[in-house]
Amino acid sequence: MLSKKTKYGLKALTYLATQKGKEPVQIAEISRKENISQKFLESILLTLRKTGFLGSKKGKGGGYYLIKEPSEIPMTSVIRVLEGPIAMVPCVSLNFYEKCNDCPDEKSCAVHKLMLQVRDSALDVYRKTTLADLII
Amino acid sequence: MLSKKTKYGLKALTYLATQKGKEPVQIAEISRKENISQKFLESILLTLRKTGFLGSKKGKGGGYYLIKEPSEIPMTSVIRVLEGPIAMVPCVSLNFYEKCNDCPDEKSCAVHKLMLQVRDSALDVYRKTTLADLII
DNA sequence: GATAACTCTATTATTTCTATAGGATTAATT
DNA sequence: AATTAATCCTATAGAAATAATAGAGTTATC
Repeated sequence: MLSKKTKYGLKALTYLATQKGKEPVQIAEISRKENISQKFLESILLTLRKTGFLGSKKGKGGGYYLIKEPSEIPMTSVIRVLEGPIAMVPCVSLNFYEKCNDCPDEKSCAVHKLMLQVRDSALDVYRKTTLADLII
Repeated sequence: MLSKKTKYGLKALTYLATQKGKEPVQIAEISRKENISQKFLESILLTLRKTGFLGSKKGKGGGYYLIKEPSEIPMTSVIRVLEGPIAMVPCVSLNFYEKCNDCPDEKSCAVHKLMLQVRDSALDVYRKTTLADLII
């Protein structure tokens, strides 16, 4: 299941991408328009700023804005920051690899074999999709 | 993330699929060979029996066995029984559809659009893979 | 009748996710 | 300088899902 964090983060990013200028947009506005708890959204936007997707301006008239062009923001990086690994098991993860402690040999593991294919298929989608592609 | 239930279930199914005959295999044996807590495995195998994947024989010399040929067991049905929906959000699920309450219109939802593609790509993999393909 | 196996329900433990609280900091406006 | 409007940050509570355990019950074989 996709976490609410990722879902809300994607919605917020898309909302910012639809804004014409680079004027800061307030959390309250995004929260209202996208039906997201403001406090929760606050922490998500903070994460997105710290990981280089968003810029922010403090004080009156402040808010958040996209740093890059939507077409320069691939889903692979958004998902990895918000959701974590794209793979469904750590032993097939490219960026979050971990060995299974219950499995003596990955090469002969059925779960490994299946999940490798599932990861690759998801990766295909995320790699070819940017934030620009999500705007409708 | 794939739940341990699904992971263990897949391993158990694969183990049974590698057994030559249709002789019942005891929980204890699968548990030992695949490093799975026996009690936890017990409940998983019970689920797989109730959903028509396994047969069981009680009493001495009893155990679990596959009812169908491994090549007749598609991953779509295994995953749906053990893990639940293949989709990452209910609003793009074929078998477990639910409307999002925070989203007024699916057609204009970025998350919906992206997750539809991810679901389809995973579905491709699961549909073309049977238990027989997991045996190495 | 003894033993070995599955069956079933209930419960606990653990983890993760979601959301909230509350104050600190910053910047624009008056 | 004071006020106001906004982000920043840490901590933590609450809820839900997952994982695992316990223990008694049932069935079949020998």
